[in-house]
Amino acid sequence: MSSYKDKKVISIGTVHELTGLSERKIRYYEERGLLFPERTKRGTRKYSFSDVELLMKIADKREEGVQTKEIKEEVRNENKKQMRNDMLRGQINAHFNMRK
Amino acid sequence: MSSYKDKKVISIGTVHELTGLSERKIRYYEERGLLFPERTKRGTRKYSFSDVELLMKIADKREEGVQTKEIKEEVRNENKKQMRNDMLRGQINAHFNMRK
DNA sequence: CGTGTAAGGAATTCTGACACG
DNA sequence: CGTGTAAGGAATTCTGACACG
Repeated sequence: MSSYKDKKVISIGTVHELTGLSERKIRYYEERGLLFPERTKRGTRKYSFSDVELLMKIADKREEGVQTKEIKEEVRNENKKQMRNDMLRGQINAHFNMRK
Repeated sequence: MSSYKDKKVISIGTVHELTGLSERKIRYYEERGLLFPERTKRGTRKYSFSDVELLMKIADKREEGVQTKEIKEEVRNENKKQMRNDMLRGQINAHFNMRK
């Protein structure tokens, strides 16, 4: 269901190219808790395609003048919804003993 | 049909971590024409998840003792098959005027 | 609050070459 | 042929800070 899209493998320079956002902005949104890239052993940030998509949404919100704090809440709510769906799906699958 | 899987965004260090192959090997297989990463403006190589999968297949073949030249042919043949399928699908879709 | 920038260091990547075989 | 390694340079990324507002 996820795999490639959620695998954190993209470095910040490439994320910059993909989104058009400055590295400063990208790091700042992380600092504000809007997204959570992984770190390699040497400490460089790695992003997923999902992160890239999220950053583009964030950019849209920012253009509308929405503050990072509010965006953070929206993101959190979307994740909650998503998790509810995932759990529901999990229960359904368990109930019918469905596979893959 | 492709999108994320074929997007070239992964740098060689990360490919090394994902595949376990040395950077030397990864560059060498490119030199032999087994795969074709893209280059950023500054010249660093960027790989896709498809490239990563291909590299793991290559590693298997190499362990079996298959030479790069032969692997290159096998890869080429698989791509041909794939293209035939894609074209066939394209014609079918065109015939029925299907979308997406 | 959100973002730009200069600063210095550490880690990454690149190429061409020598080595062994 | 396939792969390791040392070499030097160029580009990347990181953090903490100052700036403006």
